Amino acid sequence: MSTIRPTPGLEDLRLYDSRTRRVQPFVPLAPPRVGIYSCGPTVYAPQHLGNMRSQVIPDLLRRVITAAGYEVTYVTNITDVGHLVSDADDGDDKLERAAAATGRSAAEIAEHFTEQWATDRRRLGCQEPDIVPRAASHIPEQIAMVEILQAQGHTYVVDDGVYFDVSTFPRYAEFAGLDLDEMTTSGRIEHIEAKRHPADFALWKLTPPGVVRQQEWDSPWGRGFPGWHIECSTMATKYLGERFDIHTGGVDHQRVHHTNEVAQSECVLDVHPWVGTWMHNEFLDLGGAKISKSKGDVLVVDTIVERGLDPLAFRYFTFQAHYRQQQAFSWEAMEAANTALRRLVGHAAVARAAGGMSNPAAVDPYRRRFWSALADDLKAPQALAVVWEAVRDPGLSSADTWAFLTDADRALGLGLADAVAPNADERGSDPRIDGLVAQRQAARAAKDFATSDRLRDALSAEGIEILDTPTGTTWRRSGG
RNA sequence: GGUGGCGUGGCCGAGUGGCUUAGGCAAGGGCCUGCAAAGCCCUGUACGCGGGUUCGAUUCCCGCCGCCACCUCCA
Repeated sequence: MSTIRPTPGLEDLRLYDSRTRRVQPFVPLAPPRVGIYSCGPTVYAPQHLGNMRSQVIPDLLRRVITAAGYEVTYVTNITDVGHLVSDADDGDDKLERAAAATGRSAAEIAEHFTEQWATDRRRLGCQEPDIVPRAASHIPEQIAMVEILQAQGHTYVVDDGVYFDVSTFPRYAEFAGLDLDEMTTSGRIEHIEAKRHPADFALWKLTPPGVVRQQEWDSPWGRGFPGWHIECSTMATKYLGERFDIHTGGVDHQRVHHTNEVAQSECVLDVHPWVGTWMHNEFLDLGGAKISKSKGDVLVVDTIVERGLDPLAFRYFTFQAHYRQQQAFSWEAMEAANTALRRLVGHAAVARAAGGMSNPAAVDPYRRRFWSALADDLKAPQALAVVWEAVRDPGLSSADTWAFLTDADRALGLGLADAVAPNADERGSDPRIDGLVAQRQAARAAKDFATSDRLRDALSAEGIEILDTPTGTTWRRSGG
């Protein structure tokens, strides 16, 4: 299509598709438009750093596809109803349980954690989604989809609710390479007696007689709430159409949640590859940290801030490993990422301040290598390596470096394009500190080093770093 | 127990059958500095263990050890 104007290096974008299990050229269904649906948070608890990794990676994807010349519609849902504490269709709805435990309403809890999630996304440099649909706001649509499935003969009703009968969808096991026979013979305990097959899943859960839930709705089958999986099928279809280009999520969703989404959607819509490319990111390895979730000391973006680190350092940290590889979290590694990012921003600020015209002949090779790395299944680690190579290349002028970094930051989103020299603008300026720095300069000029060092130590104690350069002295706040 | 993945120099983490010592952080040395800080330059020949294939393996195959994920809540 002549309307597509890819950034050099991005002409040949290739992505790993979990469904076909191989890297393949990215071919949009209806260029220049590209639809991306990312499984969003279940808003009953704080989103920890592992959850946020699954936000940062699709954000990179979205930026790369945008840079490839496409018009992206990015949708990510909020699960505020229907997600049970067990994928075996047993147990409570997570929101209901959280409400019961805290005394707050399910709506309040959903609102609170949705806000936290949105705020943390921004702090991690993620662009705003185009649409953020909420499951509880799409009940009629979900009921309608279940009705179609029922009319098609894919369902059965038991006391507990309406279930999808996986035996009616021959391709069911294909998506994630499941072994359905093994599931029936496994030793796991079957919670829902009436389920005909362990893989059958709830489309609509009925509220038991005598029970009143905070979140429940009338339906053709009785009062209750939607199953977890149906929301994504419904909302993705509503906002992106019957087929769309990319669906993302954590690897844990592949076998159950996404398998079920595919089953429902392909039956109702009568399409086969419902989604062009499925992308599943591997987990952040938090060690034992995530286990302490119930204690409330789970690792979240605030934890990074409390440590005096830049939230964007977590973004940088994430880009140091490939998204399909587990990444080990440690504070040592986080601090290393923080330092690296701080220096990179420093380079950007210095390059920007120097001004001048860039030389395309010098910049283009780096640009091409940078974008080519990302075009190859989002190889962010290599892209970062190219960035450092460019930054340290004496053959690039400051203007060249600035031109390159601002371009690269379209994908990285690390704040390089906003980098400013220390105390060079109103944001970092502070008359009191400027005064102290000036006093120190005066003392130095008078060879009164005792005084100048005392002032430097005092500033250092409050986190102000003095920078003496050949052209004068500036300062900056170190850490957060 | 089953399935899949991983094990790279102090740490995180790329990559490849024999040119690339990826890159970042830390460490050591140097330049700069009144001394520092910041910045810059230089430095370490690593690829879990034991076999095998091969002219040659960190990269291919087998076994072992260890770790992780999923199968059971999790992005």
